[in-house]
Amino acid sequence: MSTTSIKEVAKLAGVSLGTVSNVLNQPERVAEHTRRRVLDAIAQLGYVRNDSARQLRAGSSRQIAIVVLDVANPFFTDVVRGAEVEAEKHGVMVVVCNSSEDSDRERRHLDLLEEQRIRGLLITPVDDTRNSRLEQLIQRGTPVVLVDRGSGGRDRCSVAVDDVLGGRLAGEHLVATGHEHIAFVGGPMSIQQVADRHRGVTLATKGTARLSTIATPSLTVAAGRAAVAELADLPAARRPTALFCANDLLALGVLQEATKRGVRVPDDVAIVGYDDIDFAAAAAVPLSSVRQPREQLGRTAAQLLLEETEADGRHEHRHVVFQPELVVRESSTRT
Amino acid sequence: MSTTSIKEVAKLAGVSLGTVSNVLNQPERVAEHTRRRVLDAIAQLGYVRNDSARQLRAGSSRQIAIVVLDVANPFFTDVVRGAEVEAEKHGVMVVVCNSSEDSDRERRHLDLLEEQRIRGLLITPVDDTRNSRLEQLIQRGTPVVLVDRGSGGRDRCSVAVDDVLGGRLAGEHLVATGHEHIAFVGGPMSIQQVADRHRGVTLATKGTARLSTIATPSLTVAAGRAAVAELADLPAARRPTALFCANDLLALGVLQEATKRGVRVPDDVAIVGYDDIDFAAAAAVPLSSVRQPREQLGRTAAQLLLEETEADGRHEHRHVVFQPELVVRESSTRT
DNA sequence: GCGAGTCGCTGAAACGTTTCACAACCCCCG
DNA sequence: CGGGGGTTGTGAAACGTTTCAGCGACTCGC
Repeated sequence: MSTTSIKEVAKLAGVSLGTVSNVLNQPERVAEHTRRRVLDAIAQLGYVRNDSARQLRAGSSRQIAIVVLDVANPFFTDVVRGAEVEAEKHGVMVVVCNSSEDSDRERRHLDLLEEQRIRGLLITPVDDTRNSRLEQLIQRGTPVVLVDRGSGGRDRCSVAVDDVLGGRLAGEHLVATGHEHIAFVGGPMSIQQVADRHRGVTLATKGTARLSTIATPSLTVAAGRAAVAELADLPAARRPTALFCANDLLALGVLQEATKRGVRVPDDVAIVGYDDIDFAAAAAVPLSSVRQPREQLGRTAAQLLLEETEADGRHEHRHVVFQPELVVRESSTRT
Repeated sequence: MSTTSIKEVAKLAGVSLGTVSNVLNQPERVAEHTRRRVLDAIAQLGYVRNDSARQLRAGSSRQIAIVVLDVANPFFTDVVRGAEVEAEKHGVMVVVCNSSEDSDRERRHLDLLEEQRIRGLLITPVDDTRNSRLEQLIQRGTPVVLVDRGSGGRDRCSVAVDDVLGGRLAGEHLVATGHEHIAFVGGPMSIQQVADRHRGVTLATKGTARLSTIATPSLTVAAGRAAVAELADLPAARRPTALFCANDLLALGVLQEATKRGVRVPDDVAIVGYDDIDFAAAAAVPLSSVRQPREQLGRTAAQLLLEETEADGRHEHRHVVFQPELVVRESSTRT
């Protein structure tokens, strides 16, 4: 067992505890030859600093956490990567937690993270309304940045993409290409992004096209496939001619299942997704999608968070909103 | 700041430190009414246990780590999910670290994790040969399970898929469908899986087809696209008629770029990938691929690890090898 | 040659838990 | 009524670090 402590290093090097600590933390404060002796002792004993003890003394850890809705969603992995890039610059580690869109799991993660005195938190909350656990965390002093979620008030930063605009872009595009019955595929509505995208497409279709909604229990490929089954049950006349999916995984699932059932895309039904993940362009029918600056979202979020943790004095909470961009590909191009 | 400690809880509840600790850790040992008083005090003060102190005392943390080559690769996210499922059963948290196929980053992660006295480690090492940092970690007593990497000796467990067999399956399939010049696309060869898959296809083609190699610097979509550029420079006569890619991301990149350049798949060139990630089936041309039991890989790895950490006495290191399975789709079907 | 300043190092306190030996009390039995 | 045994609760030690006041020795300027 790696049970070597600073004390044994000190003994071997023939110096005091404090000196070893100084070698580790403020090397310039200790004389060259002493420092060398200590470093030799450290190497010889295979000493590894105990971070628990260090944290205990310091009061907070050197890690930040990011809690995402789904690790398997390329959108979030890109966000995570962005956050990592920024964190690395500041010498802090990122721990990735997966809520799986389950608020119980989310709460458990928050409990654990708070016990660890995590330095700060990036989170896309499962449920925005009355997330009292998160409020508690903030109130007790943990800096939090909301990711991909605009509002949230004065006591925290946030980064987001204008999802209402994204929904509108998709909707306007579909209306412009002549669709008169559009369906929004997505859910649950308790996820703010889903609600916003829905609101966007609602605005775009108001007075120009009929809009129906196919609710899904989650934003996954499997949920997309299931949604098509629901659609297929409708009489042909009541079927929408275009589908706007709340994210790309859903859209890819829809596309797969539709193709399997012999429904032609975009001729029988047009599809627009959301996120523009790398796989969207490589799909069986290249997918139109609303693009978000994924990595930048993560980078900016981490930046805001680290800025807050490093500002001893007053920190001005900010809300950064990025603009989405519609990428039209074959899946929504009328032939 | 959340500076409430057990001491203040004790004072408010009118009991001693030890009693509060007992309420937290062995509630059955303290009388009903005392317990209630303590719990009330905890709630009233918003007390949150300080994990650093707890760990310091205990000597090791309640987290296990998984270090993967690429968080953005769906293969690994599935492995991670498997590990999480298993970890959750045992009440331990999984922290996900991303080496990005960079051994420096990997080493830094290992340094940090060892400082945190992580309870155990799941890792797919960047570089198998002489990974002395990892050896050191094991030798000092951190339980390690190698993921997707078969060998590794007697002092650790491992889970893996037989990559040589996987490569052979792909090779035999391409030979059987009449290809006489096959190229292996992948790299770097220092990654054991890549070398093994290459060895497998070498075995399968020995004496029956010509095999060339297109080396890539990494296993990403971008690297796949770049590989096609290299191919296109060859005179037509020297171009392979089939490509076996070391993973699906690579294959999807190859497919995208080939399509863009007007190369027809599978007519002009057949493609077989590896991993069978969800997106493989949804690609522009559905991708043939060698399937691995991804989630089970993660679950089993975590199982072995937790078994080792919980076995106070002797633990028998085991090496679990799964069999891969070839899934033939359109990308390698001669018409 | 003396005070002031600097440099390098020491030793103890403090961080918040868990653990453990032991004390106080009660109950029941002989 | 004495003592064994169980149940509750106590208080101090220990985990490994960082920090900080302070101490000795040396240098410099006057």
